[in-house]
Amino acid sequence: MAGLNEEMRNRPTILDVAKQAGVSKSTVSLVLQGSSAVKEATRVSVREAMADIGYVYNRSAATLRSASSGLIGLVINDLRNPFFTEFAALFQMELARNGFATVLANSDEDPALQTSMISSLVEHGVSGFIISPSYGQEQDAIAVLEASNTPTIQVFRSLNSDDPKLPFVAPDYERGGRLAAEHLIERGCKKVAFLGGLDGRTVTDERMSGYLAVLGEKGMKPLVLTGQATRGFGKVMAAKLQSDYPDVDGVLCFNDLVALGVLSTAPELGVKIGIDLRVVGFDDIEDCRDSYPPLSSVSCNIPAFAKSTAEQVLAWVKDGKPPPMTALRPVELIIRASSRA
Amino acid sequence: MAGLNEEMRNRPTILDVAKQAGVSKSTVSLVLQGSSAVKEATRVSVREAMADIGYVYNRSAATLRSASSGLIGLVINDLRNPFFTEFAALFQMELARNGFATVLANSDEDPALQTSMISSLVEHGVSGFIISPSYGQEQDAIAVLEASNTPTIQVFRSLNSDDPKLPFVAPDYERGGRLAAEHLIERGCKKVAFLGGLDGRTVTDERMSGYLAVLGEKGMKPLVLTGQATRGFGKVMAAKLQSDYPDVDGVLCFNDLVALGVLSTAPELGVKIGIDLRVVGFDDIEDCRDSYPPLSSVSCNIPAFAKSTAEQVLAWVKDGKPPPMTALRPVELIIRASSRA
DNA sequence: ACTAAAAATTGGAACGTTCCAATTTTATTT
DNA sequence: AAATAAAATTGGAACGTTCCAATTTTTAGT
Repeated sequence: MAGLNEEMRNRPTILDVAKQAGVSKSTVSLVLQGSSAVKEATRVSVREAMADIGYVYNRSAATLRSASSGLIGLVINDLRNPFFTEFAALFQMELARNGFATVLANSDEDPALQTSMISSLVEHGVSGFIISPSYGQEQDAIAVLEASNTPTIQVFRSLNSDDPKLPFVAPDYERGGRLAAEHLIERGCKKVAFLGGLDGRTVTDERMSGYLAVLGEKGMKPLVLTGQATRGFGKVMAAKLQSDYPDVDGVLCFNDLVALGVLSTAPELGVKIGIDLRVVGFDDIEDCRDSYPPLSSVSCNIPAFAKSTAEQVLAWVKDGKPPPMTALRPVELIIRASSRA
Repeated sequence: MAGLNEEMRNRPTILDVAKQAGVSKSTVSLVLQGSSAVKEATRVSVREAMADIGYVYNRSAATLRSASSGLIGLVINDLRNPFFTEFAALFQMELARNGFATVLANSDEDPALQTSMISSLVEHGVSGFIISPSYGQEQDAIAVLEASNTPTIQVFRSLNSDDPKLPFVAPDYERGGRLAAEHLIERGCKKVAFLGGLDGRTVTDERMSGYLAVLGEKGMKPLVLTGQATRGFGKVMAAKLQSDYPDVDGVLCFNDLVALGVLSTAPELGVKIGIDLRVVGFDDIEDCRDSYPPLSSVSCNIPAFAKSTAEQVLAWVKDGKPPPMTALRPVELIIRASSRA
């Protein structure tokens, strides 16, 4: 345990870089920040010195002295849902492209966990939050977020949609529901059901409201069967539809998982998807392309959504420009074999 | 970058807590670290003072002064693959349970991106790395990791399996391949193919080697069709198997995605899965339970794997105990309808 | 009651950066 | 060539914590 270890521990600092380059530490700091006040020649020699001695920037020191931490906290209610995963992965890459790192927290639909994770991220000095909240004990999470005074954007779901305290951005679910319902009716469906989504949740209400509006306009009677937003629920309900509601010939699902659950049970039940039963999902996750038959779905354009969210939070963190309090992103109906005929 | 951390401007520090509690800042610090040197009574009053004035721990300052950052970097080659997502989510939650936060980086199979992301995480002072590497430019990534002298564990894949410089832990893929191949043959398959996995990759070789060994022992001729580890590839190959290799009656897939691709095309091709064609996947992701028919798969027990990996990296980071250089975790064959008959 | 040992507490010196005001160097004008 | 303005560089003072050695308080032993 002698000198060897100590040597490894002692990472070079800007002071070492300064000595090596023959300038002051302040100049090195200026170079680090890309200041235009430093002459090109010095800039180059400082950069060389850094490379020579293997300098590594110490963000903790910078953060302490009051720069931004370069950390954005991403709090997701269910990371195992591919829809969120896709968003998380793309969001993270977009941030990385801008020199920010993403600290991930999966609250797993547990409000208590969510609050403690937010607190932990605040300790780490994250410069901003993106949060797709878990429902329950809203006030706790909001209290911590507000006390920390950290730029925070809610995505996909809102903790308090009536009077939002935090900016909220989501795909235009209602319009998505409209598009899907109109499409199913236009393809000749006589009885269209809405399947899945937990009762009373804002997301469910929104996705459903487009459906309800369209059915109202057409004078059709809606059939709503709420429940977990999972493949498992879809499987169960496919059987239930066949036995209890045999007249249903079109299904609009709360999300793709439910729809894929329905699809995967269809062969077993002898139901021909796209003919006996037209199915449309919601979210357009990648799996939609590879199911049998390929699943029609309302696309939220996750890549664009992730990119614009990243831009918004960075604009807020870096330039102090908060986004509008609420914003709806465009959605698009992708028609595939599960409802095309 | 205009470093405006206004949100931190008026936060109370341990000095404020000390004044409020009538002790010195050192005592407050001791309380923060849970030191046993501080009397219960003072501990309580300090904690009260913290709550009173709304103190928030500043980890940047602590990190600077040389405590651990409490940050673990998780670098994943393909976060959109549900297998890795499941691992990431569980790993993150296990760390959170131990007071550590997870910084996520999706290298998206791009070695250059991987190196730059690792560098960024080193800057942030992560206390440890878990990395499921992207292949290519191994030396770059390894150089950065070694220079940083940060505890690093490779999972699932190894950058240099012959002579590993970094500890490596993975499920026992070879045994998984064996189990699956033996099972298919035992169920009466006469011609078993291996499907998917990129050629020349260590993972592919390992998963395949169990299969090859078993076929060798039984005197059967192997059929290997490598390719992308995606649903799309599975779909394509299902058709190809039917047309070009009609005698194949058992398929061992590189991973579940490939297998699910095969399953989703089967109805279309008129192939009865589990009867005409027995299929086994690899990884046992959640979707296996919900496909039609449910997919047999080699389970790597991701929850246990995530937990033990978290424990190992924490033992290394906190107590300086590195894990063994290589370790194989047990696998288990889960038999479902896709191969049960 | 006195002392030695143990337990609890403390002030100051880091840690590596950024910020500020001040200084030096260079370019421009007269 | 001197005077001025502009550009480039600089040293020192933070930032909020932990660590260390030193000090004070408590406990235990006689």
